[in-house]
Amino acid sequence: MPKQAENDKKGDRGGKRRATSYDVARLAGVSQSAVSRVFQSGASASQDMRERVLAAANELGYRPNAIARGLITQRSNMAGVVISKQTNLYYPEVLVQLTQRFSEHGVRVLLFALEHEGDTQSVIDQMLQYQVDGVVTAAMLSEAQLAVLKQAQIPVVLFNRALPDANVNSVRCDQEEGERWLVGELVAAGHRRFSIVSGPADSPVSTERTAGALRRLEELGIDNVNVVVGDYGYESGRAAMASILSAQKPDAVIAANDAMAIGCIDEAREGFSLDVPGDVSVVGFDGVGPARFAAYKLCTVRQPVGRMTEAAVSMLLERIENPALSSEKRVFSGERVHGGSARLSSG
Amino acid sequence: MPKQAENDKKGDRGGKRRATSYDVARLAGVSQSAVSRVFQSGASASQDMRERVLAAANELGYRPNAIARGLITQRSNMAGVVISKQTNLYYPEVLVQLTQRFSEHGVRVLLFALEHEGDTQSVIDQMLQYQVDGVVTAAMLSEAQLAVLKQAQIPVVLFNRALPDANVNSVRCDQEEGERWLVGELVAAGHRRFSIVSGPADSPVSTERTAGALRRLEELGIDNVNVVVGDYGYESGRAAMASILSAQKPDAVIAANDAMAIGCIDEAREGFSLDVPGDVSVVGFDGVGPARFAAYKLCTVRQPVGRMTEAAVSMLLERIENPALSSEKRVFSGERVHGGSARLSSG
DNA sequence: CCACCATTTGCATCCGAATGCAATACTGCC
DNA sequence: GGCAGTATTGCATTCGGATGCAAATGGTGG
Repeated sequence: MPKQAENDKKGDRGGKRRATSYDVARLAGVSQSAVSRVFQSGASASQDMRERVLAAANELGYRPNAIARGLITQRSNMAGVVISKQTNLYYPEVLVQLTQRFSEHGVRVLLFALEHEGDTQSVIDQMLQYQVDGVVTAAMLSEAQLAVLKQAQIPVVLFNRALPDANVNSVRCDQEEGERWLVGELVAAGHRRFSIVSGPADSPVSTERTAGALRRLEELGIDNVNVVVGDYGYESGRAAMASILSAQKPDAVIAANDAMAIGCIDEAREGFSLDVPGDVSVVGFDGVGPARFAAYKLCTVRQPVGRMTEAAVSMLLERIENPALSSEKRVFSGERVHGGSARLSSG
Repeated sequence: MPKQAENDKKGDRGGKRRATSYDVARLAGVSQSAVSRVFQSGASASQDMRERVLAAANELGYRPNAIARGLITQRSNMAGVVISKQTNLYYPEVLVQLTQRFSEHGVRVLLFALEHEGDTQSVIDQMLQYQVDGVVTAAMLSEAQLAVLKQAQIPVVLFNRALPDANVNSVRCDQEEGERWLVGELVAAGHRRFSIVSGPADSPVSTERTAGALRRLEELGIDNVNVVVGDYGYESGRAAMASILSAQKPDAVIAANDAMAIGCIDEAREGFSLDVPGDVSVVGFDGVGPARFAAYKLCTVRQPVGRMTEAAVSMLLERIENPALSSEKRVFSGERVHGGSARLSSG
C-alpha cells in the first residue's frame, strides 16, 4: 500500500483551490468588486483595469462561480427540463434542440428523466431546490404540482401536454386535427372497416389522437371501430395487429404512433402475408425517422419539432424576463405525409 | 383587456419570497442552525425539535436552497453530461439511463448538447462555472480540455471515446472486437468481395470500426476493399450503397452503424432490385431499435448500453467520493446479433 | 484655477445554508 | 444531591460574487 503516499500529496497543495475573484483581485492589485464588474456586461470599468483583471484572471484560470452568482442574483440561469422515457425515445431531437436553444440564450438545462410518468413529485422538489428559473416539461404534471411551481413564481411550459382549463403555457401539436386528416383521407379513398391501435390509457396524447380519430369516423358515419391498446412500442404494434387480424379483416388500421404503425405493417406482412397497403392500409403519427424507411414509407403526421422547441424556449424565456405575462397556448399543425403505407386517392 | 387586473394582483403580495431556513427557524422558534441540521442526515436534533421544524417547514413550503448549500459545501451534486447530436439520436436511452442512475444517487444532470463535435470549449467553461462535481462525455474532448478538468479536480468519464494514452477514465464498447466477429462470420460463410461504408472521418468510433474490419479482412487475405464515407445517417447509407453497387458487385457490405446499414438494404432492394441477403449481405453496428424491424433483421453488434451507463455512473461517483483513485478503462464486448440481413453459416 | 459633473473604484453588505466551537440541557451513577 | 459524560442547541463565521453608496479620479467650461 505505498500508494498511500500518492493520496497524501493532496495535503501538499495538489488540490489547489479554484481561483476566486479575490485571488484575481489580489494579483491584479484591484478590489474584488472590480473583478466582478469586469466579468459582467453592463458594468463600468476602465480599459486599463479591464486588461489587468483579464490578464490576472487568465493567469489563474479564473472562472466566475455560477453558483455564488446565482445565490446573490436570485437567478440560476438554469431551466428544468422534464422528459419521460417515452418522449425522449421517440423524439430524441426534442431534448437536443431544447438544450441547444436554451444554451444560445445563456441558459443551462437541468435534466430530469422519468421512468414512467409517475413520481413527478421528487422532480418538482429537486427543481425547486436547484432554483431553476423555469421549466419545460414533456411529462404530465398534476394541477397541484403546477400550483406549487406557480406559487414559487417559476414559469412552466407544457410540451405536448396541454391541460384544457389550467392557466398554463403550452406548446403542442394538434393531435386531433392530424387524426381527422388521416381519417378523412382514408375514408375518401374508400376505406370503411377501421381498427385503432391506441397508446397507453394514461397517455393524454394517445387519448387525444384516439378520440380525434373516433370522432371523425363517427362524423363520417363509420362505427364498429375496434380499439386495441398498445404501449407505443414496436412489439406492441405487432401484438395489436396480430390480435386485430385474427379477429377480423379491417381495411385500415390507425396506430397512435409510428413505432406501433411499423409494428402493424411488419406483423401484417410477416405474420399474415398481407400486402400493405394493398390488403390493408396502415397510418401512424409523429413522423419519426424510421417512418421514412423504404420498407414502410409511412403515411403519417409529422410533428413540427423544430418549431415546437423554438416556441417552448422562447415562451419560457419571455416569462422568465417578464413574469407578469399572461399564459399562452400555442398549437401547431402537423405536417401531412402521404407516404405509401396507405392506399389514398391520389392527393 | 380587463384581464390586466389579474396580472396586477401580483402587486399585493403575489411575489412572496421563497421561504428560507431563517423563516422556518423564526416560525418554529429555533435557530437557523437547527433548521439546517434537521434537513441533513448525520446531524443531531431532538425528536421535539425535529417535529417543530418540519411542521414549520411544511407550513411555509420550505425547501433547502441547493445553490446556497452547494456554495458552502463545495459540492454542487450536479454532474455535467455532454452529448453530441449523433450520440443522442442513435442512443436516446444513454441519456435517459445516465440521468436516472445519477438521480438514484442524488446527483442531478446538467446537460450539454453539441451540434457537432466542435465548440466543446464553451461547454468546458460552463461546466466549470457551474461547479459540476464530475463529467460524463459522449463527445470528444481535446487533451487540453481534459487537462483543464483534471487541474480543476473534476473527474471525467469518456463514454465510447477512449484515448489510447491519456490517463482518463473511460467506458466503451469494443468496436474492433465486434467488427472482427462480423468479418469472421461473413468470410466463414463464403463472402469474399467486401465494401465498407464508414462514418465521418472525424468520428473515432467510425475509425475504430472501419480499421478493425479492414485489419481482420487483411488477416484473412482479403483486400481490394472499397471504402465509402457516410455520415451515419440513413440517407447517406442509401447514397453509399448506390455508389457501391453502380461500381461493382460486392457480396458483403459492412456499414459503420445500423442506420446506414438499413439505408444500404433499402437501396439494394429498391434501387437495384437485389435481394438481401440473397444477393448481398449487409451488416451494421449498434443494435438500435429499428435493427430489429422485420424488414431488416440486421446482423449487427449491439452495444450493451445498460451496463455501459451503469459503469460510467459508478466510476464517476467513485471518483467524486475519492479523487485519489487511479484511472480506469472499462471495455465491454458487444452482443452478437445474427439477424437475417447477412447470409451466415448457421451459427 | 476652481467649481461641477461624469466616470471609476472600493467598501461594506447581502444572498441562504453549513459547521466548529462553546454553552446549555439532560442522563445516569455513586 | 453532586458530578462526569453525552446529547442538543445557538452563535458566529464562511462560501464567492453582486451591488448600492460614497469616495476618488478625471475632464470640461467658465
